[in-house]
Amino acid sequence: MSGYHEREHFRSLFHDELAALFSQRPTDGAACISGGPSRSDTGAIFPAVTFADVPLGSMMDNDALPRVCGLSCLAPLDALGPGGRTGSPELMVAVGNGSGSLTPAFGCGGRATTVTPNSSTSSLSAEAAGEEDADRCKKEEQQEEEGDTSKKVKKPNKQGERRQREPRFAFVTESEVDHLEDGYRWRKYGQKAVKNSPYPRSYYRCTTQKCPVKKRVERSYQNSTIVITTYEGRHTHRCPATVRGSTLLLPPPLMSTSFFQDLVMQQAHQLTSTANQMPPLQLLEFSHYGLLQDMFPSLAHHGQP
DNA sequence: CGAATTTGACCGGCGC
DNA sequence: GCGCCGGTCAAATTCG
Repeated sequence: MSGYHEREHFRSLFHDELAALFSQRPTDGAACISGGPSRSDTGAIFPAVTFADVPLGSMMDNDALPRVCGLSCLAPLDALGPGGRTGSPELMVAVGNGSGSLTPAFGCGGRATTVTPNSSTSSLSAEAAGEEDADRCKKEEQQEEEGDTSKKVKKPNKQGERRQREPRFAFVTESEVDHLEDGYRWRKYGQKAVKNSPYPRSYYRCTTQKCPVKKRVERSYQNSTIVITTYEGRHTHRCPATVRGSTLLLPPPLMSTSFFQDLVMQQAHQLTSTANQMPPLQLLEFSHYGLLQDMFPSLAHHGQP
């Protein structure tokens, strides 16, 4: 398949899925970064990069992520469809795989996820904690703040404080596996039917104590092979898969996701602080695995099975 | 037997 | 005010 067609395929995915995502939250700023070439549990796509390898803290400008990752700006989200909105701190990165051998499950070991060697494309929508953050997650935040998990519902915030909402990132991934391994441990706490979709949405919470991170997993109603995983919040701990030892000694999949997520999360926070300087949206794309290898030389060492 | 998942109920926000 | 919907809770159930 040519690069052009890959790109068109990407755009199709974004158009349908991300537009739907964004349309659900018309007031949110959003950044979309594709989760990119990922591997099943059995494989490694992301390289062995530790947090120390990338100056996350120094990523202050809006193109930091692409720069760090070696990405290039492709197009504004507007080009992808109605989901794009102006005025929001949005960033879209598409990490595509031209080889057609990628699967979305980030390896974490332990779970015997069977993934067919289907072509996989991942994307990530990051909704930066923006100016319109209060509504959606208010109750969750209040609950977290109060450390109250026993009450059925949360109390309203009488003080009217507007807490900064955690950034949200929606990975759009072609996968036959719903729950993608990402190196963290999750507990499912709910499942809801999705309107206009035969596929339910699952709600997960990070099992680490006091870690506020949640994620939602749902399948596209249009393409059942597409899984949309939305992360919310930042982990207050390191990836469990990496704490046992040096990340450099771990298999790439274990750290790759946490690396990438934190990279993206970091970027989203930066988006928050630099929203005013941001273009409406950027679309960036990895088209080929080879690019990743260029970016992350260690990838070549870990290789693929 | 403890941990994880399932699932129906419940609540708050929002649009009409 | 009402109904719809998204998100969460928690008891029951299943799993390892």
